[in-house]
Amino acid sequence: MAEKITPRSEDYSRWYTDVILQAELADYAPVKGCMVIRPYGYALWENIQQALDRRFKATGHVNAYFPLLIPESYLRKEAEHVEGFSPELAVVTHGGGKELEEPLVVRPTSETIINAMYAKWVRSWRDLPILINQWANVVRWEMRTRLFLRTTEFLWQEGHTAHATAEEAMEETLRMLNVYKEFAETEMAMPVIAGQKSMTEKFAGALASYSIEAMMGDKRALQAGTSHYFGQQFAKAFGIQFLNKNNELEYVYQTSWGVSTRLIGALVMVHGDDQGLILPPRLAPIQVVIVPIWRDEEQKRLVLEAAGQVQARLSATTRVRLDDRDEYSPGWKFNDWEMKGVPLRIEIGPKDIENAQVVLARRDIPGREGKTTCPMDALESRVAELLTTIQSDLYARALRFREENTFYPRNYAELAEAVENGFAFAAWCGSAECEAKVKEDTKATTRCIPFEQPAEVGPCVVCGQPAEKQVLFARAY
RNA sequence: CGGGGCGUGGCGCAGACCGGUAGCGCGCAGCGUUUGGGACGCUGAAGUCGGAGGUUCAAGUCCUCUCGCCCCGACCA
Repeated sequence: MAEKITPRSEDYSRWYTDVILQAELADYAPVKGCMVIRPYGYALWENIQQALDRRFKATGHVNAYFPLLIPESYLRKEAEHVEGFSPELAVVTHGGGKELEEPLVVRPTSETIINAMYAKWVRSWRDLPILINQWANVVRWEMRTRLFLRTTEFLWQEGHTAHATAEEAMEETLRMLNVYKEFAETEMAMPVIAGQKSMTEKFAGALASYSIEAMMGDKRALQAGTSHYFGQQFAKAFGIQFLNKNNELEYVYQTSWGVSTRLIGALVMVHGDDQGLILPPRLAPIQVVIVPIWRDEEQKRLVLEAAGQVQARLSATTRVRLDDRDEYSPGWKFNDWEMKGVPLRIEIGPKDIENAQVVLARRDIPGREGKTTCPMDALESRVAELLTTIQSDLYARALRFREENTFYPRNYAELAEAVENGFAFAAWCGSAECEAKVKEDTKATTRCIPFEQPAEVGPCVVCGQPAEKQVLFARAY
């Protein structure tokens, strides 16, 4: 606990790791690339889950659970899919002390097993749509791992839907992308760019992929959520057919969409500072921490009594914690809770009791500047108001940061410079060659073709050919 | 898989070049004094030096092999 965090300016990725370890979000597990999500990190994940699950239910989805182990042959049924995932599969070859007749893969994603089941369940247009989500773990044998951002095993949700028409499936794809965008902005206080993935960046097996892209504190892009339109690709591979209203046999149209524990990494990098985490109030496991201050036993008794009352009054509406540990000094606690990113701190000592007030300290505004006093009788309203303000200020700050580091290069030299310093929106002809050249020269990739497009797009910044769309180029995680 | 770094009490490290009975800081336990921005004193517990083999009277230290982790790149949510 309570060790020094490497400053971001000195080594950003070191800072990132320090924050996660010291704030006790996660720890390294004995197996390479695997991590333990510790209680504080898991509480954060639970809040993310709840906020998303609410939205999934509100858009008509239900939860289910499909198995971890998938027959290897299933992965091979869709050509592009197997090609995309083969290199990173974990395969079970033995069970019960014997070699298995057919190896089982540990799911890297569940399209295949779920679609195999859908083939069994779908007969008629009346069986559609199927709107199922599952919360699960998946395994991808990545070469390079990083806490939360890319671990061998990770937690996520994956929605898998089947529809009677292409229009309906496409609508669903975009609806869920929009759910992610709204979630990221409202709950995570993280502005995102929504758009379509290029053909080279899209999901293995999808006809079209869409993503939300966020800018991290080091100006790199992080894909924070994806939604895929499959058309009938998987339906044909798995034989998911139904009789439509005209008594004609037809393949279903499908989607899948997911977000993962990577979002926790995003929260760390979007809002955190050199003191540690800064959590948006809506997702923070502890929204308000009360730090009591006393000198002697008599004061301790009085202060703890008052602090207990403050806690009781707030606990109806707020996730509040009273830190009454005797073994740490107030100063130590200030630093500790700041590292853990608690949005609002209440200090209460003898002076405050005398004045019938408490001191409120905002995590997002360090030092004296973020401190105000609050009369005891205005406690509930002021705390609620401040938490709302912090939430929106965090969003505004992240948005400003992104905008300050966003560029609109007109030629290749400008593009190369722009992606060194942040996001670059630039005209692109749509060819994979131009994409590859940029990646080769600058390490930046196309993140997405934003839905929001300017009225006029100039020629492709790479080849100079006519371009129809502006694309977001950035270095990505 | 390529490049770099590192495995020594719980954590961070020193000791290695030059072999000779394992040390420092933090943390931990007990007691006392402290507490409005990371308190202090005293006492104490805790280490198969990643693993195997070798050289030697003697190995944390030298040699060989091996395992693992972290960071940087290619792959990726």
